[in-house]
Amino acid sequence: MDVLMQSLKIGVNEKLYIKDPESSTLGKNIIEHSILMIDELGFDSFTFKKLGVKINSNESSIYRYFENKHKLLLYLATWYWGWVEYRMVFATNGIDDPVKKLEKAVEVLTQNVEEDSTISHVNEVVLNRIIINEYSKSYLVKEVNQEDKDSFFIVCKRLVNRLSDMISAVDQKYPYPISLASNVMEGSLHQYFLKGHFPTLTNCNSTISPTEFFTDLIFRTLNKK
Amino acid sequence: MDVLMQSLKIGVNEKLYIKDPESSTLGKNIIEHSILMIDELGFDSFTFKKLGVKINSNESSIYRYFENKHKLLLYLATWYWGWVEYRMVFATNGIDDPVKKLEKAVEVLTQNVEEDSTISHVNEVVLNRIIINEYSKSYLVKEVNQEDKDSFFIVCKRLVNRLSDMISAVDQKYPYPISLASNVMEGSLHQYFLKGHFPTLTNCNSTISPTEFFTDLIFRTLNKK
DNA sequence: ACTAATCGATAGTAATACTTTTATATTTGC
DNA sequence: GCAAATATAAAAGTATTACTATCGATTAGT
Repeated sequence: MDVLMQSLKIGVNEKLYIKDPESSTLGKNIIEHSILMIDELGFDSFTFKKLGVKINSNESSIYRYFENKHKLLLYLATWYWGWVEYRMVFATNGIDDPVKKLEKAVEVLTQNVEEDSTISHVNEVVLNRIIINEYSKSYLVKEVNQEDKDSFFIVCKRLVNRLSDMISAVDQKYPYPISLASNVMEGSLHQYFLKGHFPTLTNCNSTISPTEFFTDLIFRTLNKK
Repeated sequence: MDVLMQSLKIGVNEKLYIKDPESSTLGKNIIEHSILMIDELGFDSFTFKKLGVKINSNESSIYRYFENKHKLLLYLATWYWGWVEYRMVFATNGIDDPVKKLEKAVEVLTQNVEEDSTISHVNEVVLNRIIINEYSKSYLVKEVNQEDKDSFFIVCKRLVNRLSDMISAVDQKYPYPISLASNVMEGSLHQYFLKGHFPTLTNCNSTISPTEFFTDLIFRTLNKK
């Protein structure tokens, strides 16, 4: 299953942390409660000091795992997109019909995360909310070019490319497959945000889902063979 | 640019400032140089103290105009969308054909800002860059619901609604006009960002513009009468 | 010329975003 | 089972941020 398994095994880019949070109880605690705390306070008000109090640990101990909260957010985002990629590849694997394959991929990418796996320390439902509310802040920074060179966004990029390839498989002549793919990815997060905070700016609500909107958009746009 | 623009004053919600920056030289200086400085340093590293040094004024004086830098960003964003709205209404006014009207509106909304009006203290080219790089940060905050109640986003919302109406005028049966409109608005900023920092995630480049991509997307999606 | 508004300068506070040091606890390697 | 290595907690310290308050000087309006 190509690079995917590698990514799952390696997990997250090693430059994103100082010490691997998966390697200790404290590390897992940091991940688990940072997710809950960022969701609760918002990324801007979240600090390592507050997190330290919450997990009965010390600020300085958290700094031994992550350089700063920005890197932590990048770590969480990479984990999230890796998780989505895994589910997307898994769900589309074996589907031969390009239309059905693309349909499935869009569904996984744009669907609301409703179930937490309960096994790991990562609450996917809450993490999904964080991505909707905070993901943009991870790349809308002055250092983005250097961080891209350090491959901090590689998982997300691979995911967009996968979707782009599936788009092209449906309609080889469509001239903007990557833009459409990145638009669906970013746009999906945005439609969820609008649904939650600016309901007059979206048609998505309790009956119409972002998945429905984007699936419709893609298949109106593409010429099926 | 039309001469009209030179005497145009874009109205901004009074709750966004303490003292109207348009009412004094210092105020105009704050606007002019905050735009340049946010562009230069990025919003996160921008502070009122640094701005004070730059304009040979005092931090505390700037606080007499804006409560904090977040409100300043909201001010700049409101100004920007007001300016886009004005140009959009002006450019589409008098066009009867709904298709041509929508085409024009999308063009104005998604086009690259290349000319600075030179007369006002607002550099629209630089402001456009700020909106691309920082706009999301103005609403991805915990206080967004209260700020929406305070009408801080009213101009942007009006703009999306205008576009939505034009979409519906072309295809009354299209079920997601507002989502498509908000997607074009947000997505356009995103495609510009990708073009600048993640060129592999977009088909937009020096020959293909975001305008081209979104115009194509919209008219593939809508059924023209 | 008087009054109010404006501005600059200074000082001060609380919080943030770290770094460093030291002491203690835990793990592991032999 | 013990020493060595490693991990963590606690405390203290620094520089910067994000303000607030005060006060005196300048400027503008009437």
